[in-house]
Amino acid sequence: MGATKTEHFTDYQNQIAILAKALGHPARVAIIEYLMKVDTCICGDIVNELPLAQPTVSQHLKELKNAGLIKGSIEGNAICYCIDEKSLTKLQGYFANISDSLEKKKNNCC
Amino acid sequence: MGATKTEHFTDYQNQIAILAKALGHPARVAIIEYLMKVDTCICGDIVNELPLAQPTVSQHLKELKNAGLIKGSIEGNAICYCIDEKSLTKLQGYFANISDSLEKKKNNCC
DNA sequence: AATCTTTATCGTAATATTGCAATATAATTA
DNA sequence: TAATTATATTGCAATATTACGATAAAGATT
Repeated sequence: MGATKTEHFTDYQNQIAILAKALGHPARVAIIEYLMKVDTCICGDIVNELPLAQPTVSQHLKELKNAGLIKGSIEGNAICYCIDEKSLTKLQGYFANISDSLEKKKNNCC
Repeated sequence: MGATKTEHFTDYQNQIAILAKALGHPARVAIIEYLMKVDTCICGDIVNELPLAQPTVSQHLKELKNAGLIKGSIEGNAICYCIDEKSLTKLQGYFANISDSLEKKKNNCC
């Protein structure tokens, strides 16, 4: 016990959960917001932007990358990270749908 | 060490992270989707809908409630859970903003 | 080639999450 | 009021996450 029972849920549910989980830490939210702020993706200074040690930031970047929220490409001896549009579009669509449905229902509830 | 360094991030970043984290498990995504599916919030059968034991479901419901994604009101000896619109609207707005910004930038990146 | 810069990985400690059996609580019904 | 029904809490084992120092890897600079 202790591990998530992934196999009992739909692919879609798991995908949303993976994306949401990746954003389930303020440091990772901050990373996404920083990547939004800087137009280009000439990065490398993400570590300086965050109040965390370099290995910790590296680990958070890895998690965002594994979830598909960002992508990184090698740029000399640095690495250039940027947002992966597809995943954020997916989340946007998911919550837009829910909001739409809630509005239609007029929240006839509680 | 081991605990999240919440205090180093903004309130908004923490709020988004808390909401996202709550959705960071497929069971909790499934619960939200079930609450969307059934119009009313006369619940009590959430446990039967999920492939998890009753205490586990109860725990997931508690986490969704703590994050502010659902609310529960006592209805006889059962408890009536339903979606808390405010939090989902917040998430919807957050991702809509990001998507808008990404589109404006035309993703000049990588 | 030696050094610097940048990022990743390893190892490890602290803490959190997941899941469930057993049990408790509280309203309902018989 | 005793049994039933619905949900919560407790306690615990298994696993995952968070954070960071130390170190490795790999391209850039001198």
